[in-house]
Amino acid sequence: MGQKGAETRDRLLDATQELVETAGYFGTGLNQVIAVSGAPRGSLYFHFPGGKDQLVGESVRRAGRAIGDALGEPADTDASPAEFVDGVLRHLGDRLAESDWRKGCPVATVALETAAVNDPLQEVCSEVYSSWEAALRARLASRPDADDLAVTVLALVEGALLLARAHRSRDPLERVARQIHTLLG
Amino acid sequence: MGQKGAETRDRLLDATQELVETAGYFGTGLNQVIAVSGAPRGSLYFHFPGGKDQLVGESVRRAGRAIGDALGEPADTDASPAEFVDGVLRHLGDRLAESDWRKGCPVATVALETAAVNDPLQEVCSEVYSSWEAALRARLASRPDADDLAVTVLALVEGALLLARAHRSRDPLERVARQIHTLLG
DNA sequence: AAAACTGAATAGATCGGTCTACATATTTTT
DNA sequence: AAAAATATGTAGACCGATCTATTCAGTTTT
Repeated sequence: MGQKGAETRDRLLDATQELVETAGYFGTGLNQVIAVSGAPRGSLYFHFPGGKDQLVGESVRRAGRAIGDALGEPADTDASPAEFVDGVLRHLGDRLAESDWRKGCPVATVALETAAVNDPLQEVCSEVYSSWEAALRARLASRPDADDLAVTVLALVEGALLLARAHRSRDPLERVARQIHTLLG
Repeated sequence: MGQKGAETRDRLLDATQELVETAGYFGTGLNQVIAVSGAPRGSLYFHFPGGKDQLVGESVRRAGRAIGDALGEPADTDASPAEFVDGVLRHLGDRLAESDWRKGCPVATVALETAAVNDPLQEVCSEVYSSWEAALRARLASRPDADDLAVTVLALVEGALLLARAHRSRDPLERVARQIHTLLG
């Protein structure tokens, strides 16, 4: 793949992620993807012969990898798990507010839309969440119940993001942040 | 509105709730609603002149009210908040597994899809969540941080439902149930 | 008889996807 | 090095299907 081609491919994934994060899988049309990315229709099917599913699948995977990497970064030596999650919540709140409540979790909407009706995408979402759970588990390895705790922390963050988006407010993120210490203290 | 009309209206709402819970707002077509409900096309726009938004809005509100009522039921005298949430999680797990991972939260998918792109529906979802938060707050009234705790419990349950649907497994619900005691113990 | 409701036809937009012609690189042959 | 051949990528017209919404004469219910 030449350089130009790689750039077009990336622009398509960028546009897809942006749009899907805002309105979900069914709420995003390929015409929009083409318009936002500036890439022509032919290029879309050249780079993603699998069509919409492949495009969204790769886009979700890419976004998932980026976040998974961030979760897996070597912990600050003197930051407790609670402080770490606290920072994550603050960061997510910033991103959410700055994007006018468009950018929450890049996986959640697709996960809910496709869980029961699109096996390939369900699998992608499941794998992404599993990778995040693993990263959190590693961070909580000192705890005896690290497995349960990792899933619980992820559920808490995802739920807080959902409520924040639904209310168009950082409030749920802040409330959850205050309670995270009870869980991880 | 005659009796027949009321039945048709209800059947339309039933079908809408079922379909929207499975595939979301954008993933549900009015043709499907008509097919599943058995109601004629003309009746849809007779009973819901506001079109799809009104139909989905009322459907989400109705589902929200049902759950809100359940959350607000007078507590068993000798059931702790933790035991109550535990029961909710078990009930949700049953519903989810029995429906083949179709029936999770009847609000979440719509909330995420519409948060940034459909003001009327965003408002409906926000109000439903607020009512649930109020019901939970009432149940936790003995706690000094009942406000934060209610939102946190709701986030936890919503997050667990999201992960359970994404993984097509009750596992996240069970893990969260085990940790809920740390939070509410 | 009046009000409530239905059923079918239809409109115009948009959906995801296919196809072919063309342009631009890159490699191979001479 | 020039020319020919091949691979890579772009551009957009076009397809049938489906989308939400409207209309309105006819039927059923009250």
